Amino acid sequence: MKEFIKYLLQFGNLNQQQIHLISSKAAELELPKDEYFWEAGKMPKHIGFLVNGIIRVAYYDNKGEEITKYFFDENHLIKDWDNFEATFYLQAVTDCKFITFTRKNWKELSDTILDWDKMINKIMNKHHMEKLDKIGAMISQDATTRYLEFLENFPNMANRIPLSYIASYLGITQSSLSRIRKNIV
Amino acid sequence: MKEFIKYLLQFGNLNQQQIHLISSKAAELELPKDEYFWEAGKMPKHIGFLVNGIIRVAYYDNKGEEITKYFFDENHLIKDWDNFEATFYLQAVTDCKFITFTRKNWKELSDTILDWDKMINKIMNKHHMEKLDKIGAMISQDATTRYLEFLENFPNMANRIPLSYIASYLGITQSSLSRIRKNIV
DNA sequence: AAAAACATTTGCCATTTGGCAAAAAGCGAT
DNA sequence: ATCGCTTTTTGCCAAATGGCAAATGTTTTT
Repeated sequence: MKEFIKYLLQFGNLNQQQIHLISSKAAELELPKDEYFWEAGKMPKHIGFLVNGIIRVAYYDNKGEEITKYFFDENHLIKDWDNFEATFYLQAVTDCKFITFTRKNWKELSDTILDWDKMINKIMNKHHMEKLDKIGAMISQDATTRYLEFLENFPNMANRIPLSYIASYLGITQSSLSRIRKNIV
Repeated sequence: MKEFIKYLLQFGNLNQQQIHLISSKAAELELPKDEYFWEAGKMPKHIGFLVNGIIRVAYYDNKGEEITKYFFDENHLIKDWDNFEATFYLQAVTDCKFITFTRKNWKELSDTILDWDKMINKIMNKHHMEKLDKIGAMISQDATTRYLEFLENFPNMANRIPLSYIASYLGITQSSLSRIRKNIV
């Protein structure tokens, strides 16, 4: 819980009472490897702060191929934009630990804490920018460069994520990534 | 100006007085082809609503290559997230017409109109989602598919944008795009 | 320990895309 | 119509990546 508060304080101020309120609304969740935090087609039940582990965002394209869009790692707020059904799913790549909030509790925080929405918006915008930067930079680069950038963008994650997911994120085949790795070392 | 109001009303309600206030703060700007709306390294001077024409977002990568990241077309709000220097530039691909607001005037709207920030946030989020969808889908697809998707995502723009910009957006060479076009027809 | 299931690497060859330069086409000014 | 300039198309060949299947390595189950 401490981590989450510390994280929030980067984006605005909170007094002791507010911190207490936030803590009282939170719950802990342990999500074992391969299980889903959100599922496509269902309304995300809770909002979560990832304390530990790696989550991947993925979906099936029109050819039925599973595509990994993105990875989240430690200390990351996972929240949808509006109250929409998810069009993709969030799956634990490793065992994960979350701080979660029900929609109802989240709403109460938003109604009670004056700058809550503003803080959350700041966070979401920051995330969006980062995502766009990472993904946008991949286009117009060859596979090797993309992989090297992946290593920079997601430090300490390469050895915790199966090759197949990384390949899918990079938009290349598993064999290609395997060869690229061989050439880099 | 009407277009902008109509656009805003999609994202919230405004009374007659508010509409009048917004209009009073706005200015018109005609930007000829090839000129810049924002320049990299400079603080964007104004916020703009693109009424007519096409704008491209571009930057130079570390090899000095010019990369086109995105295109904006008619009826699109162009606003930065925070008060940061732009890290890229916005250039008119065709002659453009804008409704613009100085930062000062924009701030006044934000301070005066109760739901202004909320509306603008909705708009920005929507744009961001669209951008992510379009760009994200490109990875993991071959050049031909990317071009076909470009045609869907940016209808009526293909013939108004030079091939070189489109190729750069798709992350392929001009010659490749030229060949792809030949094969499609 | 062996078997089964799964993940990664490798070989072989086909296809796609890039690099470079020249040719062709388009366009504006004269 | 012609010249000069820019954009787009082509040809040729090299390099990168994909597709498929077999081999190898790893992990889990029995």
